[in-house]
Amino acid sequence: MSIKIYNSLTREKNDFVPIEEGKVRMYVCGPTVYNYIHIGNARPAIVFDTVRRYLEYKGFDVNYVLNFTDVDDKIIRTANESGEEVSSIANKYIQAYLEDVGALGVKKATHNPRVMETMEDIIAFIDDLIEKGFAYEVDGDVYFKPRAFDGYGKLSHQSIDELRSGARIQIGEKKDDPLDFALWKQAKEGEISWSSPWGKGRPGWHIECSAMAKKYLGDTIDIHAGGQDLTFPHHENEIAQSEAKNEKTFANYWMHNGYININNEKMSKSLGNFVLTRELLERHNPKVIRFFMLSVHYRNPINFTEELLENAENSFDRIKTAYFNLEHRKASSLNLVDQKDWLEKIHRFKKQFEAEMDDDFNTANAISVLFELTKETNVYLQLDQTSIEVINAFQKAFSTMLEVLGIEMTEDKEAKLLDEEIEELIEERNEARKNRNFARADEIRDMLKDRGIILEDTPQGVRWKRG
RNA sequence: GGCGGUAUAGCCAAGUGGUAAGGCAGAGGUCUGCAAAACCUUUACCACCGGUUCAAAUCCGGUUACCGCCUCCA
Repeated sequence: MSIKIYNSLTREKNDFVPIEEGKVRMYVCGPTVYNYIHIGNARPAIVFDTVRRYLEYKGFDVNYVLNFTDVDDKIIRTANESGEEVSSIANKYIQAYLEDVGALGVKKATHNPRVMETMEDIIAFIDDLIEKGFAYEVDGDVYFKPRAFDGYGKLSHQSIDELRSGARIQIGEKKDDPLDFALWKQAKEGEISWSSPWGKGRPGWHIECSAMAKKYLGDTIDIHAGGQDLTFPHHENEIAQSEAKNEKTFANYWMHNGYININNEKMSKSLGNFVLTRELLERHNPKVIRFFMLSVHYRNPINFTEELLENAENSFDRIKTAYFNLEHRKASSLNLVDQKDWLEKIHRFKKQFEAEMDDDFNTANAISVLFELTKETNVYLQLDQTSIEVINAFQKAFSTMLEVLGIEMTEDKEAKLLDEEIEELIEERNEARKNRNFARADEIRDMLKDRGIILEDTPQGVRWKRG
């Protein structure tokens, strides 16, 4: 069964066929590092990390490139305001990004190229575009001419003339055509700059991705991904630059994730209606945040509210409880034969999970398989006798699926151990119950509850968890 | 103006032709010393109007509402 990917370029789901068998070249547009990321920025990080994890699960060797835009107007402005170097601002927020996203279970990229480190390639790239007649220099600026590139607009599905009406020329720009966009910007007085054939300056926004993708992944890549708002102009321009220069298809599959909305409006830095990922991480379990993000198909919008996050937490707890109830049952399980039906059932859930993920990474449906697994787990745990083999198979199924989703099923922090005093109290309560001294038993249970330990009596003995 | 998205139960959310997955919340029941966990049962005129079809949430046409891109933005 092959993977189907919804391709923004063709506007349909296409079978995924990699350029090189068994390998995937994937490029994801990363953040401009001038601020902490908000949860809208965290979505593509989580979504495409999940895509990557699934591809790896299917046996692909994924070369995952995520860039950092570390030179840009906003970073320069931030640096000027705080009196710090551009590079130290960038370093600070790159570090913060990696921390935030790492907390959310996002794996490290294969490469994290930065504009500053790719300057030579960028300059050579621009030079070649001028050479080939797609770009021109005016007073130290270099502009790309979309009109010179046949096929401009194919990603955003706009004709070049329709786009023209929206284009603008800003003060100080010397474009021939409003549609032209900057490849190289001449440095202003005192501004960070690099030497180039066109004088001191710095790259425009779009060229870096073309240059980095080529450097780390080659002329044609398999998957290029990013937020929906990058479709135009950013990705459209990347295609124009790369295909003009390389004369090859730039990316075979374009993936775009939907936004996170607040009160039904796009969350964005410019609207100011954002929730910082860091702040959210202080208030909520990162696993729950990730679970919440993946409970909606990646191309659909997510409306964010605290209430929905709490809802997600309750949902996730159901899965977690089942998983840890399996753990508790291990001690009383036997080596039973004749449990084939259960093992097969578990296997079918795994297949179903794969089928859902194969279908354009439908994590919402994949999660529903997880709930069916939860249900069957609970049904199984009600049996008088359980098999250790089946218990293990259930747990393995959970952890396999959750790993694809980037959610590790370990107990949080202090988890496993109880201090002696609590052990003694539980023991005392067991005695009390045996002697039908329920008043004392309930007293102990309430006392432990106050200390965050929840006791549950089962036919296999007392089960505790932290609440 | 151009291009696109969304509209499914109290809430969230899948579902692209065969009569509505899943979760949360609620109600009733079972189990339990009591709880908890769990299990069982229970809740949908799929925005509206037309059309195509034996059959439509799903296809076609139209309407309404909200949102997005076209300008920095994930």
